[in-house]
Amino acid sequence: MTNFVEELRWRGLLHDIMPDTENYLLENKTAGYIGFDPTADSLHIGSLVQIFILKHFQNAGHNPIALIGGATGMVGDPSGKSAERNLLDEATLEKNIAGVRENLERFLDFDATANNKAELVNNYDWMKDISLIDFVRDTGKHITVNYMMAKDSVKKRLSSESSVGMSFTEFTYQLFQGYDFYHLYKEKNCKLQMGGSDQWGNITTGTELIRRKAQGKAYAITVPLVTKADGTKFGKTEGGNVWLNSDRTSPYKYYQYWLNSSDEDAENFIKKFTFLSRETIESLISEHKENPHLRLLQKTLGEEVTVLTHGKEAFENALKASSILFGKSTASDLKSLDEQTFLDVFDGVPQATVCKADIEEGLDMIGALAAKTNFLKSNGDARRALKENAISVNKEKVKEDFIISNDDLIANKYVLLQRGKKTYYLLVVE
RNA sequence: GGGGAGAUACUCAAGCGGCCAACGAGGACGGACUGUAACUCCGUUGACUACGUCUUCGCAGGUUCGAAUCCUGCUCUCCCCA
Repeated sequence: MTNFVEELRWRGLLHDIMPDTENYLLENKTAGYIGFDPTADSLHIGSLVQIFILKHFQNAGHNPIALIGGATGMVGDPSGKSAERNLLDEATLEKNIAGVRENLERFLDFDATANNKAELVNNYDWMKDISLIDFVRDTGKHITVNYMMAKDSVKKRLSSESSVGMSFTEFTYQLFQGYDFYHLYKEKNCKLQMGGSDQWGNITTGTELIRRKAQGKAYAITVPLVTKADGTKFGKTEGGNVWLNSDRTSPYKYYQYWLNSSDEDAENFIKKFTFLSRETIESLISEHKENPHLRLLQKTLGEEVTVLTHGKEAFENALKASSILFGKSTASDLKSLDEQTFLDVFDGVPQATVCKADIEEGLDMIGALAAKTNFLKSNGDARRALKENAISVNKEKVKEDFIISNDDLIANKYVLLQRGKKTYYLLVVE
């Protein structure tokens, strides 16, 4: 049993901890759980800390349990929310649970032969059979409304600052979560619940329930909210959330998100989102400080997290894609790509179709940029861009008199147009 | 109800009869620099069959050789007094 709490501490992953937790975990192998909300069919990187905590827990020799809130997802957690939550219907929920399960399986070892294997549970499985009468008599009886009202998540919503009231459904939420903890305590000897710092109130309702109902002792650990130094929200880009599922956020974009971290954030993130040892990280940091322009931290961070999330192959493709988009690649590099990789790299790039005959006759640049494709908003705009030396065909700068011909086709059907460094357009020849 | 000010490009904001496709600032985009960053510097920012032509300054008319600019009506916004 290695020191799990110390591991979290130096990585900056410890926010709150119940007294005696550290000693208990050092001396006893136990099970601990974290809940995941199935609010979408994939988790995003906001949940990554929680996943890492579970993995650290497993690495320390304990049994991690990932709980999917199939039942609680139907109720809605009021923590950190200023308005009543939308409830999900059963079909959506089922789809979401499957997606979340897939995310978790990439990180945690659910292998049945390991003696501290990870386990996945869905609280719907035990919640669905409890009748209202049972719940009110056996669980509600142990917790006073006074106790529940004292929680921050509840107080905030009851205060005059909140413009919306809180429904009984949401008020009950903490009891549901508390019951989960009690259930796992009873059934799986689970003595620890972990979660984001906003979960402290819900977690302690659980330990309270265990104390009153089972005369037991249970522990709690919360992790801090991950923030960025510039104050913008972690895990958000212009395009929305950064998801763990490759259908929603391609491995390439995922890698790019981490790679673009600021120096300060990278130092923070590499502790939180990789399993590299303390020595390795410290030497990386000092190396980075000597040669910041090499961005060693960001590159290592990007590699580690992307490999963990999407696998080695996906990372290598993302790296290849990155060097093509940002490195000094040439037309022949582009032409060496197979069609699938090429399409992955330029996924989401605006496309337009031109007919084969146009290319065979030779397509002039005005036609390729505006007249036939509407990439730029007018022919004049196209002329300006050409005059500014801003246009490239297949990564090579071209002048106004350039004619696109058969020789410029990639995979026999694509031409890559580029305005400036970052704006790409894909010409599909049919 | 009475009086006054105003409406200009993505935004703010000049222009008040020809030199206006319209000063300037911000934004956006591009170029150089750079770490796929920040800063800085430079350029572009109505359209077209392009050293010329066409359409734009709230809307609709009018005066004039010529209107963003003057006149009339309309729509909207703001301010002051009741």
